[in-house]
Amino acid sequence: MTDPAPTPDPTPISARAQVTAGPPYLADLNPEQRRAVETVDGPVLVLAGAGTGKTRVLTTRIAHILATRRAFPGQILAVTFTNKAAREMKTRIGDLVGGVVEGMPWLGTFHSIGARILRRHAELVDLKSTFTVLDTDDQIRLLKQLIQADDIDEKRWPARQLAGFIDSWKNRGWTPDQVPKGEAFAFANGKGGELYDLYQQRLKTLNAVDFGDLLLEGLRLFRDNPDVLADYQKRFRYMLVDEYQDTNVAQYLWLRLLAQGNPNICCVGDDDQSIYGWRGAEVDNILRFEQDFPGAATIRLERNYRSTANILAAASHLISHNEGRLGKTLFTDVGDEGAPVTVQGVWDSQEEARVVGDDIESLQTKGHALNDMAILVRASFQMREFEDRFVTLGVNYRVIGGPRFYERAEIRDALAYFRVVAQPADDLAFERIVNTPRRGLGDATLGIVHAHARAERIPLTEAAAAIVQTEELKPKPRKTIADLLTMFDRWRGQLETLPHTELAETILEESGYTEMWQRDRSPDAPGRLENLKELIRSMEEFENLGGFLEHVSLVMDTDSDDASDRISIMTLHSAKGLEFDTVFLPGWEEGLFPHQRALDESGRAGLEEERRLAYVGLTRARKSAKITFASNRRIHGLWQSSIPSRFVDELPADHVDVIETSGYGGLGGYGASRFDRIERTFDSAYSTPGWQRAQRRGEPQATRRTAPMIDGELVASETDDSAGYSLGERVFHLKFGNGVVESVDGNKLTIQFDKAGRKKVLASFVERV
DNA sequence: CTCGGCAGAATTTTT
DNA sequence: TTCTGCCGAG
Repeated sequence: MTDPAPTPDPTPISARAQVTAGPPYLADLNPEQRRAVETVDGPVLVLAGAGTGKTRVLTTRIAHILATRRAFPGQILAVTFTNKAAREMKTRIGDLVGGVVEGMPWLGTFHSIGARILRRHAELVDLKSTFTVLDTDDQIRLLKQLIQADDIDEKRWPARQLAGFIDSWKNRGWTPDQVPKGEAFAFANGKGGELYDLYQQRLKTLNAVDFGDLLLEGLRLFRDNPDVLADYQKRFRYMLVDEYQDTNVAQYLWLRLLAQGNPNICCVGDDDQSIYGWRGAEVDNILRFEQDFPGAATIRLERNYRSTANILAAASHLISHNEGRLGKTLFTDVGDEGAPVTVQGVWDSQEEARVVGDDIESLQTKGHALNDMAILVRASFQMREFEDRFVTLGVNYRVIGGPRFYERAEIRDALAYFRVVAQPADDLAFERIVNTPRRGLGDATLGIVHAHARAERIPLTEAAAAIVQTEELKPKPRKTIADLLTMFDRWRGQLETLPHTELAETILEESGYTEMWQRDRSPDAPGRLENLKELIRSMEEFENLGGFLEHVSLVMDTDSDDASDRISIMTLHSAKGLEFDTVFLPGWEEGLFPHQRALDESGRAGLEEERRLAYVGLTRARKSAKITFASNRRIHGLWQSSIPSRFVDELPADHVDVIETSGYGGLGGYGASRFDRIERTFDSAYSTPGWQRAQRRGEPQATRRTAPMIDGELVASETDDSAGYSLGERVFHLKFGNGVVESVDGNKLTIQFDKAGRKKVLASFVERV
């Protein structure tokens, strides 16, 4: 970047020193961070490794733009992926600038900013500005209707799958007419494309959009209305994008259109932390940045402020097994290299939970807070075992992720009532509550209303209103519907007169919804009533019902401000962006992590994404990371034996400790007793394609592998593990019983068990009969 | 219209 | 194994 021609500086030397030192908010930045903040003009890509102060750079950069008066708050576009990230940025900018940032109206998630723009120009994309944002559930229900109407076998072609296709098309920026033939054919023998088109039409009549539309329709808006686009291009003098590696094609196109106005776009991301490929994220966006934005400056942030040297070394070495990276190497100056990453093999998932539980208790007695620890699992089914164990031990825990507040049935019902009041054309909401609580309005009655609505192309509420004027319905349902409509009319009339929280309460009371749960004798009914109260309480911070509904559809996260000391349990995906002193990483087994499905469906790309997930997991740890793997795990109710994850092999031996577990009765297992690392003699032979192929095929002549290896070195070696077993030999396994050895591959045996079928097990877990 | 039984699936998740 | 969603009977 070239500086403007220097002008003579009249400031006295003494003061100039301060000028070079810069404003106070720049003072604590390291040189790279500072460059990332100060390179404000032109495209900039900041490759920010885990724990290198990414958010800090982003927020300071905004503060810098404001402080140097390059732009007003309203001229900066700053997009994030999650509401949490947006919120954090807001508060941190506030801290930097001092006081509240009055209006950074364009700091938010892609979706909320997309919605904001769409509402302003709704009529240009055939919508009214009151449009509803449908969530996945509504989306699927709508698609189901379309599939049924088209006489397609729902069993073979589930709505859920179509929703997936449509989502991915939207992620790629395709409107119905842009979907390639081959793609459209993937669903229901070619019906996919039509259904997408039909779906979009239905959305328009419902005055609704789905999440994908918030961007795709925005894209269409910009393309079809150059004046509107030009307006925003002019408005946004500086653009900042967080987590750029997670952007999909639609988001990329959207950004690129806006950036055509001026090139002051700064994208921050880390290709090594791209873990959302399965939902449309394109790592390519970040890899291609320099081509996309000519003259881009690339700045690497590699100085890590979070983790110990051991943890960084383990993570870096692991991720170096990926190809096609932009390449970063994290380092730290902190002298103390900390404890090595530990790897421990256990018998089964229960023992895994036990071992982790014991660790936690001993850390606790040493004064560590539970809040500083987390368990990061690959799949949520793994959580249960830990929860069970913690309940028995009396360890407080919290599960992060999982079913969210706004996804609960009672909340969705209540919201559906509000939606019908605020937006009469919202058929999906109407259908949801028309017979909740039970009013005796079933398919028969609804069918008639539906038919009329379809024939006249009007919303259900309108159709219902017309029908009650006729003799078409039997007296009873006719009166019920009439009464319901009267109630809705009354509530709509109160929109202006009653405060929205009171109106909400009134609606739930008068509709009989609250009563329905009061009468319910099931154990969770009181909790549901409590949730409804909470819902009303949370409405208070909004100005009106519309504002609240927008919040609910776009800001589906509820931050529980729970201050108590608890260990967190969550998936690796939801751990991104967080950090803990101690991180437990259970379930590092082939098939689970890397997940078999990722390998089957996405091959090498899938494996690399899994590896990045492992990298994300490790880099969450500040002081200590503890990996475990189990030899047996129950999946879908069946016991499966498993072998350690290849990621264990990919850790650098020098920074890892293998922990021995005593006590599976003489069955030498992983980590049992043998700590000695055998001198590496085969060196990189284990990572060659040939070896890997051999491993896959189980070729017997492949280098015999007798114990888990870390980075090609044998650890915990039970050198004799497989030595004695030969084909056809009868063996006994604690969990699977008796069986016959079918093949031998290093320490892995394939055994045909008499009862349990064919399994791959470790030689150390079987005995000769 | 409602309830019970059975088949089939069961990563990752934000908005 | 456990949950969900669909279909048939009452």
